[in-house]
Amino acid sequence: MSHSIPRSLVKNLDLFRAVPDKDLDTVLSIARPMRLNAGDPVFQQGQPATQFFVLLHGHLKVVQTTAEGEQVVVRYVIPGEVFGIAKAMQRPAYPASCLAVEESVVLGWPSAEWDRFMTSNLQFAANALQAVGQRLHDAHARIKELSTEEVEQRVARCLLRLIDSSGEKTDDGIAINFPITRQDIAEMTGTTLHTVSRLLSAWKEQGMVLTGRKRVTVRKVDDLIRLAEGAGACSSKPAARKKPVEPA
Amino acid sequence: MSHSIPRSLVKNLDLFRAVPDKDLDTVLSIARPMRLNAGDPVFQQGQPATQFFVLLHGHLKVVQTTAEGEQVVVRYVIPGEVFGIAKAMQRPAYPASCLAVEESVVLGWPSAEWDRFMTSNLQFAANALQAVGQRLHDAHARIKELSTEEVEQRVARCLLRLIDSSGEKTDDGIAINFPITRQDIAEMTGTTLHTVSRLLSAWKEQGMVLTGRKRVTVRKVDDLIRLAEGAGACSSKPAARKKPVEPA
DNA sequence: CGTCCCGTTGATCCCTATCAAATGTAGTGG
DNA sequence: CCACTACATTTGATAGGGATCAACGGGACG
Repeated sequence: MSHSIPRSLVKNLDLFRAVPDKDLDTVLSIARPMRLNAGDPVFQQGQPATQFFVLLHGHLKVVQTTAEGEQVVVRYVIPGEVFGIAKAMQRPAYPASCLAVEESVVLGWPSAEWDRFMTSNLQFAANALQAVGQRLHDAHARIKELSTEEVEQRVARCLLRLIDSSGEKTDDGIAINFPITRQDIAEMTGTTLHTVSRLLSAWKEQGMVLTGRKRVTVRKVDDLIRLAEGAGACSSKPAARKKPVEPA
Repeated sequence: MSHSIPRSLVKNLDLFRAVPDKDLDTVLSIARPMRLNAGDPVFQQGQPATQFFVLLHGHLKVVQTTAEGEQVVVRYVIPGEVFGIAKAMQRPAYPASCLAVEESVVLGWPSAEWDRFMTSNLQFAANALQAVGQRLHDAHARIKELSTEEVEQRVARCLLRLIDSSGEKTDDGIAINFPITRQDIAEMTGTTLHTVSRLLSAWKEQGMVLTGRKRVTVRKVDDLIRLAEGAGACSSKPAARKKPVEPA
C-alpha cells in the first residue's frame, strides 16, 4: 500500500460497514488523505463535484449561501461521516460549501469511483442509501421545527443535538466539542446572532449553560430538554387542540 | 400475469429506469394495486413500514404531525414518484402520514422486496439513491427559505413549485392540478391560513392569480417569480451585504 | 335547504429582527 | 510584554411582520 492508511481507520466507518476486507483494500489504495486547518475549505458551493469524502478527524461545517449573501448552516460533519456525495445523486456540482472549523483530516476519492464501489459491493449501496435517508429525516425534522416552533425551542433543540453528536463530558457539564459562534447557531436555527446571544445569556443566568468565546457547555440537560419541548415563556399556550376544553 | 398490470405502466417510472424487462416482469408480478378516494390514507405516521409504493395516478399529500398537533406538509406526491420507502433507509416506521387529496391509484410492494430489487438490479439502487438525493436537495432548499425569506416570498415560491410539478395550462393561465386549500399552502410554507388568504387576495386584486375553493390558477408567472426573488413590499432591504456600499 | 367546511377580512398584540454601540477576548507584530 | 487590531459577544431601544383573536360570508354536498 503506497499510502499506508491503516485498514482499521476505514473499517469502522458506517459507509463501509460489512464491506469485505478485500474490497476495503481496493478502496484504501485509491483514497487520498488531506489535512486541513481551521477555516480551510474542502470544496465550494457550485464547484464541480469531482470528489467525495469521509471525515476522519476534526469538524467541518456545511454552509449554503443565498442569492442575497445570507448563510445557512446545513449541518456539521462529525468524524466517520461521508460528505460531498453530490455526484452520487447525479448532481454535477456541490450544492453547498464545506469548511473546517478546526484542524481536521479527511479522506477523498474521485467521484467516478463511487459507481465502482456501488457495483462492486452491494452493501456499500445500502449503506449510502441509509446515510442519505438519515439526512433526509434530519432535514424534515428541521423543517418541522422552523415551521411550527419558536426561536427559544429551536435553539434549545440545536444545542441538544450538538451535545448529542459532539458533546464531551467535562467537570462543568457537557461541552460542545468544537468552536462554534452565536452566529453559527443563528444560521442553524433561522434566527439572528443577537437573539441567540440573549438566549444564552438568560440561560447562563439560570445556570443552565456556561459560555465562552466560541464555546458552549450545557450544565442542565433536563432543563434544556424541557425548553425544547415547549416549556418556554409562553405560559398559556393551549397546545393546539381541535376542540376547546369543555368544563364539566 | 395474474394481476394484468401492463408493463408499460412501470417502464417509464424513474425508479425503474434502465431496468431490464425481465426484472420488470418480476417486479410487476408482486405489485399490489390500490385505488383511493379523496381523503383516504395510504399509511399513517408511526405505523410499521410494511410496504413501499409508486403513485400511478392522482395526487397524495405527505403530512407530519407535531407533538402539539400541528401539521406540516412534507410534500405532494405526483404520478410516477416512489413514496413510503422508510424501510429502505432502515427505518422501522413511516415518519409521516400519506393521504390522497383526490382519486388516486398506487402500486404497492412489501418492504422486504426492496432488498431483492436492490440486489437483483444495481440500476435500481442508483435510481433510488438519486430519488432520495433529490428530496434531500428539496428539503435543504426549503430550510434555506424558511430561515432567510419572508412569508410572501415563500408562498410565491410554493405556488411556482406547484405549477411546475402539477401545473395545467388552461384558458386563464396555469392551474394547480389538484385540490389544495389555504391551510395546505400554509402548512407547506410555515405560516397561517390567514396570511396565505390575505396574500392570495392581494394577488388576485392585481390579476396575478385566480382563486376558487381549493383551486389556484396563476396568471402572471413572471410577476410571481419577481416576488419570489424578493421584490416584495420591503422596498429598502439592502440585500445583506458585508460592507456598506461606498460612493465613489 | 341546512350544515359543514373553506375562505375572507378587520383589529390587536407580541416575538423577534433590526439598529446602535459598548465591552471583551484572542492573536499579532513591534 | 504591550499596544493594536480583528472579531466575538453583550445589551438597550425601536419597529414591524405576522400570528392570533374574532366574526362573517359563501359555496358544496347530503
